[in-house]
Amino acid sequence: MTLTNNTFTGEYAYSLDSKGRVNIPAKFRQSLSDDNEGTFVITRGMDSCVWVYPLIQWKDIESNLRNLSSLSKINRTFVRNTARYASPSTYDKQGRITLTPYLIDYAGLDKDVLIVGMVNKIEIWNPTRLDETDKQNLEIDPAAYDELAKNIII
Amino acid sequence: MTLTNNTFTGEYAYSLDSKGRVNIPAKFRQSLSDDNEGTFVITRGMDSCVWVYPLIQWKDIESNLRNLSSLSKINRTFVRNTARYASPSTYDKQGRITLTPYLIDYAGLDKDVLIVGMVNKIEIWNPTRLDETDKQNLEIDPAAYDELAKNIII
DNA sequence: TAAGATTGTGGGTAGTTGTGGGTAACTTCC
DNA sequence: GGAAGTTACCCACAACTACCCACAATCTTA
Repeated sequence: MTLTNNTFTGEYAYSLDSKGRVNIPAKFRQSLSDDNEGTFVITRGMDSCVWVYPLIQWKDIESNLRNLSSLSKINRTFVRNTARYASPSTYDKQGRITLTPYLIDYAGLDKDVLIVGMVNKIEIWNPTRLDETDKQNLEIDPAAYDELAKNIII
Repeated sequence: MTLTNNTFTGEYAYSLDSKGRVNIPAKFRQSLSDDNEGTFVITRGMDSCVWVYPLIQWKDIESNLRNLSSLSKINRTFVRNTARYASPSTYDKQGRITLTPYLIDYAGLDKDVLIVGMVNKIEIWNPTRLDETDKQNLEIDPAAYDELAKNIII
């Protein structure tokens, strides 16, 4: 059973092979709508991880970027940093995508990786780094966190 | 007789089998509206238990998460912590859902489990842990109860 | 109260999924 | 143009999962 199309939840311990391939969990692939043509866009995450978007979701982001005026310096920087590391990757018959050497290095990926569903995208983590990030996030502003939690009834 | 749709009350002693399956009480299943497609979303509870949401209830949460921009660190953390442990589970012909190894471990579940109706969701407990939690909660701040009393008429 | 239906629990099996490696096509660089 | 390295596609296999059937205990109904 999958949730809504192009929606990802759950955490999976998978492995990155010597050719730089990672499996996309079957549940995630089943959730992909056909217009994605089995393709994801992989890019640099804002934390120390790889972000994986369904193709059509990425196209959406692209069109938003297009609307940012390059007159503003912050816009130029933002667009550049977002577009720069993005590349499409179609999964093979076994359901694996191939990561770029840059992204593997950036996220510090080794053999064991953690794949995390983030609703509209997927994150690929080195498990150790995710642990560290979790610990740092404990120091996050609790008031702001509570504010979020207040508006989303769980 | 069931109450309103997608509403759960009562406590049941059931068992978790060697394949990680637990039965959802028939009364709870009967209360599920058809648009849930016989599916629950299981996730990590805030106490030491498993939370089980009807699919449509979860979709609501999910659409809120979708609207949080990942530019903000606090949003990323919130989405990750919420989505990470959640996975859909459709019950089989016998009315059982399958729990993930992570959740079984997190809630410390063994063969005997307690299933508790929590109105809009269901909790699955190790009976011993629920006892312990209850005892701790006896020491709850009476002022907090007074605060609650302002918001709910019982 | 007795027959029938429903419910909770256990286990078998066929199909799916994750992972490793092989090979041919393609690209790059001397 | 040819060698070396890289990429894309294919096959194989072990582990796991979803689905099915069976049965005993409980509840319902006449």
